Amino acid sequence: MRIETIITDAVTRFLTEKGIDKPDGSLIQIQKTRKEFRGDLTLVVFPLIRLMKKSPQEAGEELGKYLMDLHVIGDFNVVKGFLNLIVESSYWTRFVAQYAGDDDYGIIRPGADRETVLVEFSSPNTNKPLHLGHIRNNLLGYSISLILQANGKDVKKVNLVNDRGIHICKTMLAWQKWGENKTPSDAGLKGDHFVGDMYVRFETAYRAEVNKLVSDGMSEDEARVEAPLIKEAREMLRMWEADDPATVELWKMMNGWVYEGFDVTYKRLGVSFDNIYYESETYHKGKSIVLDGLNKSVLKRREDGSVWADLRERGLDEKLLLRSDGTSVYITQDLGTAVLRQKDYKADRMYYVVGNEQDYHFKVLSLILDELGYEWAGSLEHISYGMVELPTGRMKSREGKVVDADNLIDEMIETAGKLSRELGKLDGLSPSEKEDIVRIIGMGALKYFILKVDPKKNMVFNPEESIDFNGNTGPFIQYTHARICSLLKKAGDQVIKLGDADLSGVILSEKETRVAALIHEFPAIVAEAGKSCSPALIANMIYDLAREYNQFYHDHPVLKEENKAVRDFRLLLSSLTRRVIMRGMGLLGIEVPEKM
RNA sequence: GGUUCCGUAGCUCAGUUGGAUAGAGCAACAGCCUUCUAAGCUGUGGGUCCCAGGUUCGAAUCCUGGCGGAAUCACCA
Repeated sequence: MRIETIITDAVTRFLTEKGIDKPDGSLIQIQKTRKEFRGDLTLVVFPLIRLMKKSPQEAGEELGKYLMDLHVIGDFNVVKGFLNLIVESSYWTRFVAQYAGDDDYGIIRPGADRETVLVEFSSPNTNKPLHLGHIRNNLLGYSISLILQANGKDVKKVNLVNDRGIHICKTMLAWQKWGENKTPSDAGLKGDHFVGDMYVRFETAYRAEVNKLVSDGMSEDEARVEAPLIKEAREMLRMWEADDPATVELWKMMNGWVYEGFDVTYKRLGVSFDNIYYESETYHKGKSIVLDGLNKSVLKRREDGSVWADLRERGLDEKLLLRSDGTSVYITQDLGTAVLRQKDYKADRMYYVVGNEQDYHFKVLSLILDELGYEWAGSLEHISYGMVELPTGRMKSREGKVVDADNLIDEMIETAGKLSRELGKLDGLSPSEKEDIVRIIGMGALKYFILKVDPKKNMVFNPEESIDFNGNTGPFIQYTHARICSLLKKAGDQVIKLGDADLSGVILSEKETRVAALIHEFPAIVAEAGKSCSPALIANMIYDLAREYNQFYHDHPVLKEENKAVRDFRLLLSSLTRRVIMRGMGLLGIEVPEKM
């Protein structure tokens, strides 16, 4: 049984024996003892003094004496209203021995009664390559999927590709005009970059047209609508929606190029999906749902033909669902996608990993689904994450102020390689081993940097300074892992068989206790990370563990320890630390090398 | 203007239902490799937790009001 439970039970028992018949669980607060005091766990006695009718000091002493009867509590002290408890070494040694060889430590395998949950993430537009903002989205979505899985859920990862609309037509038109019939391989570019360049070509030319019209005396708003290029693009969208064969053919070809490019980036990022939905296939469904709502009089059609949902009674505004010309808007297809998915998976919960700029959109989405009578409307959950900003401010695609995903990945790996060579860390390894390790380190640095931040918060990314390989970073944790691997390998035959170790009599040092206590928390952290959909909780805990372990490693000999029981314990502790680091980093989608 | 989110060290970030003297890393400075990987470890300096009230035995955390920032409120996505 976990020690927190043992203590809570004992305190409850104590109170009951005292005739206090209502020991509310929330009054029993156990936390880690702060560093400056002696002890492992601390019981806060303030909430109990009213029940016990004693001073904090007296109440603490009395409880401390009572808890001493538990075989797991070795000593205690009371400071003001805090009862600090010293846990017996035997509790920790038993705990470490029990889990040192357990691959499933900290995770829950899905059972028969498992919930099915759906996680949507990535959701790219097919008119430009992925950038830093997409990286945060992909890493968060993938990690959250893994974390939910570790909490026993049956997780389906889905992508929703925004593959249609005016922005796609812009790239098609630009290619027709200036693409010279070239393919990405002709141009020597990844498909998504090639198409992205077409988009930029369009926007540049369009901008020039608008400027010209404005200087000729037209208003800015009018010019945006009247520019010949945008008219052509709109005509192309109309052709596309009318299933014009040539237009559809062009659309298929160019989207194909983009997908090839995306696949490469996804693979490098290490993310994958169980299913991919395409907006071009779901927006029809969205339209029919809206028309259905119209028939049921849940929605209203205005005189100009546009269709609206009226959410004013529910604290929001009116929302457009179909344009006056009958074409669909963004939320229309999201309605369709949601309904299709629910039909496909009958998920207990549908998570959407989407930036916080769309908070309002998702409020509206689930309200409309509710209005339309879908009883699962409440199971939608928007995992809203903050923007990634540059030191100069927000990233702006139109101003070219973006950090390209592929470039960034290249740079990370390059830096990792350079550093490895300088430190001579990989001397003597084969080229393919080197390449593998360098990739793992570079990606580890990038992923950890992004995932260690609370998803809800905006974060600042400084291309020059942000990515580091020392301190609170992925490589620091990976290094700790590699060190332990090396240690365990050296231990070789010395490694005791599980269960053979006689650890009785081993007294833990302060550092050893801290390492063990952190590992002890891991399952609770995984659970909390699942509840709050926050990989950052795991990242920070694993960092703490690596830091504490490095201190332990610095201060204590392991293989050179002469006392066999102590040496065995330290090996087991190291082995378990390695396992938790690997598992924890695994939940972030980060690999850990055995050497570095 | 309405709504939502945010404000912690020079910088990037932790701080789990309210708990002790608010913590890490980076940057700066000073140390530690003939000993299990120095991508490590140790030390020093650095704070009006945006401000003001309130609730409480106790507030960075909860409430109210300011100030500052971001997002959103499109027949864009």
